[in-house]
Amino acid sequence: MLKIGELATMAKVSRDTLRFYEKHGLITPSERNSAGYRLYSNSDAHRISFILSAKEVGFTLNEIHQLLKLEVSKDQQSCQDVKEFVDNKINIVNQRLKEMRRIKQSLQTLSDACCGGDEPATQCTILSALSEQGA
Amino acid sequence: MLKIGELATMAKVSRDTLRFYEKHGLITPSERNSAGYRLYSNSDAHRISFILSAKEVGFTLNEIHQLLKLEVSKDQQSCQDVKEFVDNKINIVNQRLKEMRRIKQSLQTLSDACCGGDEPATQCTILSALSEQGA
DNA sequence: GTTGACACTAGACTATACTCCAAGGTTTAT
DNA sequence: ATAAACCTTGGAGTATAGTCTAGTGTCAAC
Repeated sequence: MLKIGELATMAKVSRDTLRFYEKHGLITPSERNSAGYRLYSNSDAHRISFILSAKEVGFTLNEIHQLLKLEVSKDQQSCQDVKEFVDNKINIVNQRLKEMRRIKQSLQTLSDACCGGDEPATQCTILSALSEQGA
Repeated sequence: MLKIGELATMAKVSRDTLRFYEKHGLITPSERNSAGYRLYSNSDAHRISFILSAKEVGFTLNEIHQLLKLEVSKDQQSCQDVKEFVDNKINIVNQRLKEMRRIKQSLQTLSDACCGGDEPATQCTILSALSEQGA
């Protein structure tokens, strides 16, 4: 079991952030010791890692909360609901992947075209790099 | 030339957002008419589209501002600076792409595994779907 | 020539996601 | 046994990115 400072160090977030996430229902430490200290399990640590990944790709804490709450029972209805919600998120992620490749390509063009060679720099701004690829 | 409402409609943002971006130095309309109305050119529209894409992939307005300001002169020093800055952004984008694929895969697993078949749902939460792939 | 849709500015307000502080209790190392 | 380092709560403060309101001006159509 990890104390809050230990988990914070591992996950590279602040203690305050962990308490903030708890207040907003994203994670609850598996235990408290007799002094009231939070104690986090391994699976709590995985949960935090998921939260941070999901945040990194652009989900809000609210959306992440919903993702974490998802639980498919064998009941068909819940299944439909979950599938709909998740498929919608997949579409959003796909859209972001597309944008991301576009931006990456234009950053790459900018990085490649402007430096290191004897040629004068012809692609001089991010916007011109972007339009080179037919954005 | 487009008036603010026209550009706003095209770009699917509010007029207020366009004025907000202007206040923060991200975009300035090419012209104003005699009444002081903002008039946006085609290239202004591209600029907005870039801003929105960059935002979508997780850059802050501040970072976008820096990207837009980049301009490589033939001066070697500026070249080095730009390359460093841009390469750093590329690394961030690559990192995000990785996270994004991971999250997408787990969403996909969740969507596929839980619904539609006769099999009982075995992957019932996003976290179990994620750990299935060795996250 | 007036009405309705649109534009202008300045400034107040909101949501999200932290981040910091005060006042106190606990644990650990010397 | 005491100081440093860590933990607790509650609440205030901050940064980012808008969003809304008030009061006023402009323009196109009837």
